[in-house]
Amino acid sequence: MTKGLNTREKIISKSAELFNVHGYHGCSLSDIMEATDLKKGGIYNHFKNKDEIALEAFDYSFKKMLKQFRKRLDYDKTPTEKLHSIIEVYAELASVPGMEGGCPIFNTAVDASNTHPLLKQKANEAINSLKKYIEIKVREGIASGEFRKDADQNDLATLIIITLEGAIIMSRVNDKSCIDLAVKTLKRYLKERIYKP
Amino acid sequence: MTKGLNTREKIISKSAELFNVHGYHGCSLSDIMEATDLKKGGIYNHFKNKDEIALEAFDYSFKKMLKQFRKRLDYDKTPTEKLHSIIEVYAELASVPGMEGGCPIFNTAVDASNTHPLLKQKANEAINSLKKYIEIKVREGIASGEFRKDADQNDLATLIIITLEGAIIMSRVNDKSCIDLAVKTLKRYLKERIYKP
DNA sequence: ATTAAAAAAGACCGATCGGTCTTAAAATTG
DNA sequence: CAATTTTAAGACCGATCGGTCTTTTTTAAT
Repeated sequence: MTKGLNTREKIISKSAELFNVHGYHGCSLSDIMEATDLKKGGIYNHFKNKDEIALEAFDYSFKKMLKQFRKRLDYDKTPTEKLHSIIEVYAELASVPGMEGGCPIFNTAVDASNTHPLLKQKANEAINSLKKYIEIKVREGIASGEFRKDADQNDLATLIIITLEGAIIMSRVNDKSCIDLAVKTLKRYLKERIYKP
Repeated sequence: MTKGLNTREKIISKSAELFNVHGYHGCSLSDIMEATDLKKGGIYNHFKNKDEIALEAFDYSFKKMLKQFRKRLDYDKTPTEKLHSIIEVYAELASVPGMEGGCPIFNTAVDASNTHPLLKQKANEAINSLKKYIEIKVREGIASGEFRKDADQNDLATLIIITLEGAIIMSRVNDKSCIDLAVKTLKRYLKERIYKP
């Protein structure tokens, strides 16, 4: 029982890495077998098919992503600090061990949105969760008096996500400086349009 | 000879659509055969393998993308109009017939950057071309006196690309309103930091 | 109309795909 | 320690993958 659980977790975490780098179609069961040091029997003892692995791997990756945010934001006291941390954690996402492919949500959005309705739905829900997570921090800032009353939560959350996601993907083929630019621009946006003058 | 050329073009354009929606690994030769109404023989008479098709399909998609920009910018007179057009054409990219998957550069960046070095290189070159294309328009605006002398060409070009690309990908799984937000934000950026006060 | 050349068909190939099933090893239970 | 159950191995399966090759059809040239 104990061994089985560990093995299951190993399959999910290793698969999550593989899927995030190579995509669902670009990663075969042989790849998963090699990464986990298991043969077919060891894998299909825990999962009924590749789809099930992919779905659970996505959940794992997204939880891991949220964990990165929480871990960092725990040290922050003010809403201003928290927003800065969100931007910085996002910018360093692809440097987190096991997240080498960048953001699993957007990778999935590109890789599976037209072939895998369940994964597409999961990606959609993940984006909405992430948006809500950011929006709450904005609301806290408004409530505390640090942010302007008219600061638009939805706009800011969306803008943080699309700007950094665009930069992360661009950095996959181009140089990494675009991520720094995204961070710089978003922080200026906060200063000019969110924080109280 | 005439027929052969048409067939070749058909293979490239249909494959380009397929690759842009399903990715390199998510699209098989059977898919290409079905889309082109050809059998193996008809396809391999023109290409030596799937890779060659993918490479030429990427070039085709990128040229088509550039054509969209040129077509629209031909009607513009001032650098200000041209920058607005760049943003708007970008925002409507995924509505262009045959470009349903969104931007072929970023799709390729996600799909093939870790499996297909030649495609990765092509994606990199395409981004740099696109960046240069935008930077030139900024320089023209500075030269004409419409834009501030200190307007940073590289920053603006990069920002336009990452913001809209992020929005396009997010719109694949989430709702489309993020594209409008990207457009609105970029136009405000132009007004506040590029145009002369 | 005949011939030569180009294009497309489609049978065929080995490799690999995701997935099943029987068997052996390992861990848990009493 | 013995019995049972869980876990993993690995042989096996049909389907499909990308790719080759011979044959037929279509087109162009004379």
